[in-house]
Amino acid sequence: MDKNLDLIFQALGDGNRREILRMLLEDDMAVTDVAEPFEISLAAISKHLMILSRAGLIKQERRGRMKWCKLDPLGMKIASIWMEGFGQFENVDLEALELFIKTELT
Amino acid sequence: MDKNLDLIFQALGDGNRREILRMLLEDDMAVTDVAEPFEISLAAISKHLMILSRAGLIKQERRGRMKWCKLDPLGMKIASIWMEGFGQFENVDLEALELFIKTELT
DNA sequence: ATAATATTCAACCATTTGGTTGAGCATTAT
DNA sequence: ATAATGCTCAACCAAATGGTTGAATATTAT
Repeated sequence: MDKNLDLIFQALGDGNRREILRMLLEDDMAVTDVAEPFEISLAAISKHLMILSRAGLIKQERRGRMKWCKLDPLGMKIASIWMEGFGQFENVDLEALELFIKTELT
Repeated sequence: MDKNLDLIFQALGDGNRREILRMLLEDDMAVTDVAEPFEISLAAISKHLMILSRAGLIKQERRGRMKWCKLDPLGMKIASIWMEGFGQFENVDLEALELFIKTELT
């Protein structure tokens, strides 16, 4: 479980990988499409996706010759559970949080 | 701000550093005391503390010949704010959270 | 059958990381 | 004044990281 946290936080510690996650938030994508906005090689992106995958931050599913990438909430959840122990809420903007919940619960 | 996230997540991506944070959750400590339960050198611990400090996860204050280390909530907060965008709340117990906020806002 | 597309593999490279040791500085105790 | 304590610095090392390129594999299109 501790090794998981290593993999998760290390994976999150790279701007390109965080950007990939942000992109996948909008939609599932094939590897080539993930790579498109970046200036680094496709092989490099492929490696980043492997790292995200092993951290439990994304899932990859091969369909035909494409490999679809989608967010996997598990990794982020494990990380945030660990972080909860550090007073995540004690200094949070409670008004903003309340507003969020009201709008979110409709 | 994005560089901050690099520093924070990279800092969290090491088990020894997370253990240091866990220790500081219980009490502020001097560098030597932080190092005591670990098997690595004092210099190594000193480096880890520097990394945590630059990530905004701890603060260090020199008093006499000791340097006191305490948690700094800022780094963790920045990280959790970034993570909020990834559905951190979508599986959370919203009722419990709402109750928490009501009681907390008095 | 051949060519194009989608992705990974393998070998390589420079830089960073996490560790070591020994010396160096302040500060406090004797 | 001298010694001990608390911590950092500097130089070094092995391993990991993030990138490259070129070849390999598998699938789909012509």
